[in-house]
Amino acid sequence: MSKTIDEIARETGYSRTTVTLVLKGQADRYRISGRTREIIERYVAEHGYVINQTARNLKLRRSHVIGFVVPDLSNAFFARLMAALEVRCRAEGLVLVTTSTSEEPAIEQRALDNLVTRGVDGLVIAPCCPRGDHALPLRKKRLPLVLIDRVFEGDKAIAILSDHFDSARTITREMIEGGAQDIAFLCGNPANPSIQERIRGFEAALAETAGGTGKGRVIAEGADTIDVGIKLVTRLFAEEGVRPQGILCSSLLILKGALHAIKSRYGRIPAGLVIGTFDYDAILEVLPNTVRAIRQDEQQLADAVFDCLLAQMNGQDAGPSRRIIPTTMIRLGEGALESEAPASPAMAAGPASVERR
Amino acid sequence: MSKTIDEIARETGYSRTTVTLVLKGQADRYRISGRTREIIERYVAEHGYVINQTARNLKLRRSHVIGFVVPDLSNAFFARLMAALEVRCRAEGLVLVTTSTSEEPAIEQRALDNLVTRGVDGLVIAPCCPRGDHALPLRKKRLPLVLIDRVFEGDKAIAILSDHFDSARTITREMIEGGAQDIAFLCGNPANPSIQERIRGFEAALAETAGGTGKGRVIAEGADTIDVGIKLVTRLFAEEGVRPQGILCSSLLILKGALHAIKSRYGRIPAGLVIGTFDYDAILEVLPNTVRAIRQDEQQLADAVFDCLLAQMNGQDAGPSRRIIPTTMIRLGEGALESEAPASPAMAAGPASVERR
DNA sequence: CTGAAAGCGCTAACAA
DNA sequence: TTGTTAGCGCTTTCAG
Repeated sequence: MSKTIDEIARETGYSRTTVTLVLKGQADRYRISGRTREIIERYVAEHGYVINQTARNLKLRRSHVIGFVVPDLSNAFFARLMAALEVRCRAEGLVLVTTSTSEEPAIEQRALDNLVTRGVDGLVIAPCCPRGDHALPLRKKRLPLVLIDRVFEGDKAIAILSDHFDSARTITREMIEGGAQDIAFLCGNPANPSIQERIRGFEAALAETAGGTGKGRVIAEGADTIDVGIKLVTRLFAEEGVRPQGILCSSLLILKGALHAIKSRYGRIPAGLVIGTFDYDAILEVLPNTVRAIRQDEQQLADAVFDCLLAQMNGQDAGPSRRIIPTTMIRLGEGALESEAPASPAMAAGPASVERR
Repeated sequence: MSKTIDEIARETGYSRTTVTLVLKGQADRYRISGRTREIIERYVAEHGYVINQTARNLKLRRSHVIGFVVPDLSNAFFARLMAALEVRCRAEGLVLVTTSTSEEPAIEQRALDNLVTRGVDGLVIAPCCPRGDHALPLRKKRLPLVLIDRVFEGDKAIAILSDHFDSARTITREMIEGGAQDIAFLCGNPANPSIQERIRGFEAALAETAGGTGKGRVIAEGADTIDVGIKLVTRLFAEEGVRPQGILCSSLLILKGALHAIKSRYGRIPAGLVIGTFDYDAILEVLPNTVRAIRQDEQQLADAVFDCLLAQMNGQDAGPSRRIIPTTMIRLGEGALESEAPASPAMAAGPASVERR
């Protein structure tokens, strides 16, 4: 157990102030005598001293802690976001405390309460539900707050978002141009407003296709998990009509589930299938297929979040209430896209009845 | 800004104790009069009260916080570990604070200092370097501590580890049985003691092969990143002699890099290549290859860590100083393994000079 | 150059 | 059934 300032003072015979001064390296500024200083330093070197931040925080009413609440840290997007935020925080002498809520409103609620009672200096939330009553204590405290990635209807707080609508529109368009005349958009977590934006973008792209050559359908349900991905493909197979030539997945997890299901059905992934997905992972490169992936710019998102937070903490203008960050399109299997689209559907028709145009 | 207990007491005309009692729901036990209670509750309902944990912690010398220090949270293994730990913590009324150190000893050091000065009640560390001097303050504080996943030579603290040696031996053996007579073990981060264990296991498996039919080489360097994976394959290609029939990768990142490099060399992943890797990701299933993956049991690891931590916090026996948790082998493309091994090397020889046995 | 004192918000005796 | 008191360890005036 290391000593407290009081103990050091008592045991060296100096006062609290003197000890504090040398401990803080301000001995010079206040011209503490070299001897005093040396005695204290020697004592500390021997017995050790670690500052008690709890006491300090209580006194200063500042914790130097930023709270970060995410729905799911095993989602690589949030993990990267966290990493980027942490770097910024560290540079500013702040500590980032992250909690993962498993997309559970109740847990989110408790996490927020917890952070607030611990006196965080700022809060960044990727919410899993609309903020209800628990917004009140935040408001009262005028706690710096920024929302990231998702914003539910009616929420007034400042939010930093990727351009979900436009990403979806662009990727859909590219898939169509690449020969996928019929695309199934497989969505987990349709309650998520960002997913809803993507669905709107998907539909916009279809509507814009000259002559309505692009066909599409949205299959959405449940959570954002591999199992749901499997289920969505099962539902797709159960549908009447032709198999789509492209699948667009709302996340990597959904994609993984979908590919799993497709492979166990066909024994392999049909080479002509055009694959689109939100979130990028390097392993996608091993697929022989044409792949388009939307990658969010976690670095820029984190920077924007942090700048905004810092501004609030310093009482400055925090900027507009919505800030949209562009995404990047990753293109794999480029060649496939440049050649003419295959005339036949990418997936052979299953046992279900088949129509051909 | 919500009220403090003192303010509530003053403004309702009751004392601190009375207010505290009703705030804690102990009104009944101490038989606070219904009227008193109602007045206070009404006041709180109107003005709000959130307990100041900082003050509480200072008084009680207990923070209900567990610190978790990891080298890299974007590594899914650590992310899952964190999630599992968090669940256990929450159930016990504890908060898990995680910091990611990017495998940097200096950052790890600071993170530890930070957590200690903030008065965490316990610490779990997946260290990126041997613990040096900074072990001292911990020791002095007798802070509950458990090491996870890695333990450097000479470290006396309690550690929970996966069975890295045995995993490596088993997976290597299976790869050999599956027809990969010549295996390259591509390793990132060879300074990591767990990786060293794996290398030992790999070599043990080779040595055990009847008649020394299994050949192998270890190519190791740098960090655990995709780029290093690419580099390792480049080094492999630069070597004289036959191409290996199997590659074993020390992590998913290395695998991703390796596959990327192989694909850009051959335009595809040779179907006969036997792939082994530590860490599992569902997307591996889409590979047509024979794949063996070692998956660590994050759940069990987290449970063991937490139990051990709790025991220490309660002053009980914390168990043995090393605890080994078994891993699971994931087998994909089983069929390929059952058929006879192809006679020719999986990868065609590159431009480099070629030997054949 | 050094010391004394007040107080951050809470808890936990102890009194009344 | 309610009130009083003494700190937890630190920072920050204000006085010597």
